[in-house]
Amino acid sequence: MKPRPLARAFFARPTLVVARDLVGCVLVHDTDDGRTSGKIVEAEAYTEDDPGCHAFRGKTPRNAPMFERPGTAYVYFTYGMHWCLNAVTEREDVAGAVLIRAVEPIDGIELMRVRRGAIRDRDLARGPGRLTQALAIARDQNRADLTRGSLFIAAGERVPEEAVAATPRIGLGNTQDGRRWRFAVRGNQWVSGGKIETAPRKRVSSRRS
DNA sequence: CAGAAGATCATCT
DNA sequence: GATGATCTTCTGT
Repeated sequence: MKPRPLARAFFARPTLVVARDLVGCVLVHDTDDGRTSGKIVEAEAYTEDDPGCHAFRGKTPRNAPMFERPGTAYVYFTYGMHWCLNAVTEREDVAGAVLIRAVEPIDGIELMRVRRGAIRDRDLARGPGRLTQALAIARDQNRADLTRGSLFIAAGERVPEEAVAATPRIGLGNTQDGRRWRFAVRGNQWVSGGKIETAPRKRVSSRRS
């Protein structure tokens, strides 16, 4: 079936909700070389009250796309060699975005292999820097409209709550302490190797011998 | 204008 | 688990 782009209203919601709902959706990029696509299996929310958010200290030339209309792509360069893709959320003039952290390859796996070189298939798009290379997403896609055009996000099957591993920050509920929220498909082999923070195991007995 | 840090990844021990 | 690659962006002077 033909992937159908999400409506702008999907992105015009609270960042945490969008991040949760993006898991299971399909990221598609059409280029002259063909189509590559993958199911989003991991996403991370960045809100303006989060010190780890690029827009925490206001608008700059780099993070300006985060303030634009929801559904905009925010693509930035990091560590001297990697591109990362975000989907802008909230409403215009309110910074918010969801980092796409990993996708499970669907279309164009051969093309991904060419772009990624000699590596295990499992690593084709497992990680924010890897998936942009696999789908050929870079500077040119900054500010792309993800609701239409050659780079878009399509609806997918909703991933059940039990399969989604949220990132319960230690203490619960907000991002004030600098932690981000990550949503991933629990047990999925295509999620990134990045650490997924989990709440500390409840200590039944604090006694140690 | 210098310096540091970075929403990472591949490779090595 | 540790480290180097590589360069943009932001901050402070």
